[in-house]
Amino acid sequence: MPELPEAEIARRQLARWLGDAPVRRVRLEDPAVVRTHLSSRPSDGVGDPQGEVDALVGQPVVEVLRHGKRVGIRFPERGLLVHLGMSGKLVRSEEVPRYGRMGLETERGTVWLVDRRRFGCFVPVEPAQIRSTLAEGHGPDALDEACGAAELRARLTGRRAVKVALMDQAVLAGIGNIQAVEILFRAGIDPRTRCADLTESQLEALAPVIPAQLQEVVDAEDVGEIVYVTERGGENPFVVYGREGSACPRCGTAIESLRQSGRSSFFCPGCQT
DNA sequence: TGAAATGTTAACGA
DNA sequence: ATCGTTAACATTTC
Repeated sequence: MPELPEAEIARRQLARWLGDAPVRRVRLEDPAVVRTHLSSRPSDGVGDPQGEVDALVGQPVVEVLRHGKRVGIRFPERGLLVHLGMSGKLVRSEEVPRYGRMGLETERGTVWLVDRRRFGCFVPVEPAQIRSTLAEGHGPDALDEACGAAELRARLTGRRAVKVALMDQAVLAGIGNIQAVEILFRAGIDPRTRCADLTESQLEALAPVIPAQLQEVVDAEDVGEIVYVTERGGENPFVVYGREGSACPRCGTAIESLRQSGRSSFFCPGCQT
């Protein structure tokens, strides 16, 4: 479930938890987490993962950047990209957490990538490559470079469904399945609407909802531990996602679900048109 | 027990 | 060319 808000939280956590203390050691529990490029495949691991991450020892964090769902840590002489994949999150712990893949240890503590499904990764890069690699192949950041209605019109094109286009990182970077569902509900737009059929007023409704929704989730999550909706015991915090059959909070119609491009969508047939 | 889940991307069909 | 779908990746939960 990590989307832009979770990546932004990870960015802040790295900055807060590591500060400017030099890396003392890197605890590599799952060597396949170190990849040659941003990839969800553990088989894309580098040849000498421990050697790669050992190059970070002695280096303090200079800054932590984000574009879409990608995070980049700048050290003076190294760069380290981070992607949370489908189930990744950061945890601060001195013991190896369950599903802990790699820990960056400083005198201020150890930050772990905890990732049950192993799609998350670290990618060592040259520091000069951090910014370009973070944005490579991606559209503008959906939060920091929010588009107006006119730019959305230019980016949301063709016959594809608006929901599928919103999840395309090359269109806008950072929106995943859940946020696409929530954004379209807030904007009152049927997720099946073809991009070319979006009206001016729909685009004007959509444009401000995108950054507003993402910013609200960031604000809500920037406290304590992140609890993902898929984790046991967690209450579904979303308005329509995962709520098939419940009454729409806006008009009372039953929420419906459908599949688009292999992903589950939820929408209100009463007020998303 | 099998289906579904999250993100990404390659591969394929229309 | 472009669009949409499916499968694959790894693993767990319902």
